Amino acid sequence: MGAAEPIAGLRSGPYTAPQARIIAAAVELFSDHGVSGTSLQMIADTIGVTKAAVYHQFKTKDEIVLAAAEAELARLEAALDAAGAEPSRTRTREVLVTHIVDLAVQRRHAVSVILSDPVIIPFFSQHEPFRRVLDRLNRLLMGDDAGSAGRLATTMLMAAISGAVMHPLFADLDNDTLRPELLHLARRFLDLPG
Amino acid sequence: MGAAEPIAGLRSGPYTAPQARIIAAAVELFSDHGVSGTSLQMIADTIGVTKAAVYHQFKTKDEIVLAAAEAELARLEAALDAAGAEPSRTRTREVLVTHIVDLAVQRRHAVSVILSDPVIIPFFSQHEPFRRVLDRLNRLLMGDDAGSAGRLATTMLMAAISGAVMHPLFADLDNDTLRPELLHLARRFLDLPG
DNA sequence: GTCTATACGCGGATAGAC
DNA sequence: GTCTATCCGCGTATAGAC
Repeated sequence: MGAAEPIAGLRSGPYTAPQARIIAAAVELFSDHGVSGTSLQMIADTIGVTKAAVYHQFKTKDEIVLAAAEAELARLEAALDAAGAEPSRTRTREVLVTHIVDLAVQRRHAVSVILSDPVIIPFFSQHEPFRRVLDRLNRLLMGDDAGSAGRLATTMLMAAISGAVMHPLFADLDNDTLRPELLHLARRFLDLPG
Repeated sequence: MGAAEPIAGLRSGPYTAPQARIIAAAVELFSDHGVSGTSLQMIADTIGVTKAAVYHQFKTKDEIVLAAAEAELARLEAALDAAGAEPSRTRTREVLVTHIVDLAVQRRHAVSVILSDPVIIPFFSQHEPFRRVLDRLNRLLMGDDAGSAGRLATTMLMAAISGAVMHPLFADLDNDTLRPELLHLARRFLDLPG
């Protein structure tokens, strides 16, 4: 089964030590200032090197953004793995939506790294590994036979969850209040009881 | 009643002719290249003037973005007006969700102007007129007594709808196919029949 | 009032020396 | 691998022509 295997091209590694330092600094800065609000200079200053040194590790800023986004995407893959191991389809959907909500709440700020930037979205929709993750997510949620209607529902659910956790109007809502309400509404969208 | 009155500060006008030309060009360019992907130079070139001439009409790029976003937001207000005139609360919700879906599908690309840019979202959450539109939307959808749970549901619904119409994976889905499916899922989220 | 000319500082990006 | 130096385009800003 390919279910438990990492998707080709979606490497969380292998990165060299300098690359890993850059990614770590980037994720932190992207979360605080947004992608476009973070300059290579800021990343360079954070790890104490020059802008050109950063450039030697990653040819473009987009590559850094992509690496940071892939790190977040890998968490979603882990949720797919866990849900796929459940015995029934109902259980799969229940576990999956719960994990996704948990993940979204837990990584609240970082969700914007992968979803809120205009650079990433068009890029990822051309990105084979990303599409395969979405396909797998869609199959687990909606079943193998769901067509464009199923994909639309999956897209809406993901947009709804990430839109909610990212929204500034709920920035001061603490995780323990947000999570159950979010889960309840997500389950209702999926026609799950509760 | 303030329901039918335009919200103070949310002017679609009055703009001078040069300003209106800039806004029109900006909306077009933002839709095609995104906000941060659109430079003042591109706007200037489109209407055949210099960058400084654009800068003379609007002191910052953010002001242009705001004006473009307000033009889109005014369309949402019109939907609120229409829905608010319905006799029953059920009818209000039905008409409102239908108009919002229609608007989102019809203005597919432009939705990103108001919702997808990292610059706009934090800015608008501080923007009084915008908050009042959101409050009014929330009351019409969820009722006067709905607290943070109602606001969360409203946020999720709007994020789901706009996320769906903006998603590149559905860019090739034509409007007449997208609209009914979107409406169906949105209604289900609101516990409306059908 | 509307525009042009010009400039500053910062952004991403590149070339070549150590 | 990291540096210095440099490039061009960006948003921003001002002075002044018509």
